[in-house]
Formats: sequence, C-alpha cells, structure tokens
Amino acid sequence: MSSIIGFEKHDHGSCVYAALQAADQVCQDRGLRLTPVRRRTLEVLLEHHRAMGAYDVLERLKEDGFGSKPPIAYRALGFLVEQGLVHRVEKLNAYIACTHPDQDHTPTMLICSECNKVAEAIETTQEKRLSDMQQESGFRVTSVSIEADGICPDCDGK
Amino acid sequence: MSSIIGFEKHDHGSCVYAALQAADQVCQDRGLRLTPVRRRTLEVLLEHHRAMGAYDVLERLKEDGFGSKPPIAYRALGFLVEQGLVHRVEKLNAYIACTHPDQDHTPTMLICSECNKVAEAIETTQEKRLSDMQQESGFRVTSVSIEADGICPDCDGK
DNA sequence: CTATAAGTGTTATGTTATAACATATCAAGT
DNA sequence: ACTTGATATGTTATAACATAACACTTATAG
Repeated sequence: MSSIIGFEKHDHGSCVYAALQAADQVCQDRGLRLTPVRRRTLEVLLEHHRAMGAYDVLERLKEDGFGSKPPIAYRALGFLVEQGLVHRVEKLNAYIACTHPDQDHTPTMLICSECNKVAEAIETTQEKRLSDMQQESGFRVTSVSIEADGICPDCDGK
Repeated sequence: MSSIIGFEKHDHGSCVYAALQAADQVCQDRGLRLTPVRRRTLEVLLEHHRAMGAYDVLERLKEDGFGSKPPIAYRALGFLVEQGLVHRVEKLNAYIACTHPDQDHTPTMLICSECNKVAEAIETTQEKRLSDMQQESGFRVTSVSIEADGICPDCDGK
C-alpha cells in the first residue's frame, strides 16, 4: 500500500503552514530549537515541492541575511534531516521537505528522470521487510531509504 | 524474502572467478566489450567486498598503467553500473561489485555505520511493490534502489 | 582498407561537502 | 544579575566527488 504526495495539485499555503506547525511541534516535543536559519531553510524547501541542492538553499539564506558559507546550509539541512523534517535525495545530492513529518516512515522518493521533480511516497508495508532483513542477515537496520527513478505523470503524456 | 551476501565467509577465489565469468557473458550477450580498464576496474572492486570511491579505484588503475585522470575511473565505473555489474552506493558516493549480476534485481545495500562495510541483499518481493507504486501514482518506475543503514553482525557484538 | 563508431587519455573546471577554529547566544544554577 | 557549560552561528580553507570538452587511438563493418 502506498500513497503519493507531490505531483498532484493541492492547497499549497495550508500545506506549508501545516509543515511548519509540525516542525514547531516536533522541536518542542524533543526539546530542540527551530532557530531562524533552520526555520528559514525549511521554508525555502517548502516553497516549491522540489529537491534543492545545498548551495541553492545557501543562496537563498544569504539573500535573507544569514551566513553565506557552505556550513551554514549544511548544518541547517543536517539538523532538519536528523529530525525527519527534510529528506536527502541521494541520487540528486539534494534535499526536499518531508510531506508528513509527523508519521514515522521510510522515505521513498520518486524521481522523474525527465523533469527532475521529486515526489514522496509513504510506504506502510516497509516494517515487515525491514525486520526480514534483520532476521536473516544479522544486520541490525536503523534506517532505510528507497529511491525510484522513472517518469512522472506530467512527463508521461508527452 | 531476502538473502544477504557480503558479511559471511565464503570461497572468495571462486566468487571472483564467477563474477568475471558472468561479466564476460553479459558483455558477449549484449555485444559490448569488457576492455582491459573495465575488466580491471571490476577486479579491483571484487578484491575486497567493499565499496570503493572512484578516486580509490583510479589509484589502483594508475598503478596498473592505465590513465590517471578521473574520467578514466568514472567511465569504467559508469559502464559497469549501466550493465548492472557494479552498483553505486549513493549514501557513500562509492561503488561495489554486484554479487549476482546474472539475476535481475533491485539493488539493496546494507551499510554498516560502524565499519562502513557494505553487503547486498537480494529482494525478490520488490516486483510487486514496484507495480503498486506505479498503479496508485501514475508514476512509471524504471529502476529502484534501496539503502539501509545499520550495524553489521561483526560490529554488533562489540 | 578506409570510414565510422567506440574507447582511452588529457586538461581544465565545476560541484558537493567537511574540518577546524572563532564568536555569539541560550539555559540552568547560584 | 552572573558565571558556566552547552548549542548554535559564522568564518577560512580545503577535501572529495564529478563532468565537459577536446585529441588521439583502436576496433569493426562495409
């Protein structure tokens, strides 16, 4: 069973608002601080549902008066990734805001090789397979990520 | 159902031999050439069951009298990855020889965050989930890769 | 035996990421 | 309030990963 968020239209304003609310909540619950750079970084990623490179994010932060050197972006992104508010898209060396940070999930990215847009699918059947691996191999899994290349609905027509 | 290759002991000599045989076969079948650099690159990766960075591979190739500049390694690795003889480990920016190049499969990497060793699990239940995604999202998947972080059996004891 | 494609090699440069260190800010205890 | 220790922000410098563009060589098909 899977559900996809990212390609179809939606109320973006409330989507962003909800994501920031969720982020506040997560940080409060865990006794962490969603500082201005961190919050702004998340906002930048939420603006478009797109994966952005660290240097693109940095560009935006710089414009907003934050520091201008790579570690600024990498640290904020690192924090957000650690807290599950942002996922790293390994195949693109890029970062994308999580569409459902409140639910515990295995990030599953659908990457369009035509337009490079990325959508996130939420995988609920993952738990079982994860523990399968564990049993049969003696490998204790702590986190899993799945990335699929393919063609998104928009590009498929053309 | 999954089976793991990479952490447990095995007859490495015949393992390497089989992999090279398989590579020869694959290239013959597809009308491609397993040239000296390409073959040597595969051998280097097969030596240890480890993921190696492109520059480490390059180092070895240089020692053997091949070209010494990055494209030499990247091209050979690119070829091998395209043919499914080598997998790229995205989380490590590294490359590892496939342990079963003859079977069509979704590469699933188990990465030990302690010792950085990598093992490959072969996933046979993948087909179904792949087409699930496809149906529900309109996203036409062409390839999937899975990477799991965790602790390998060797490191788990300590 | 030549034309074309495929492969190898180079130089140069682009992109992504982190180590190491200085400064500033926050939060808790006195 | 004031110190202290922990967190966070900022910098410089450099490491690690990757590709574009071009010259030369080798294979293979007509």
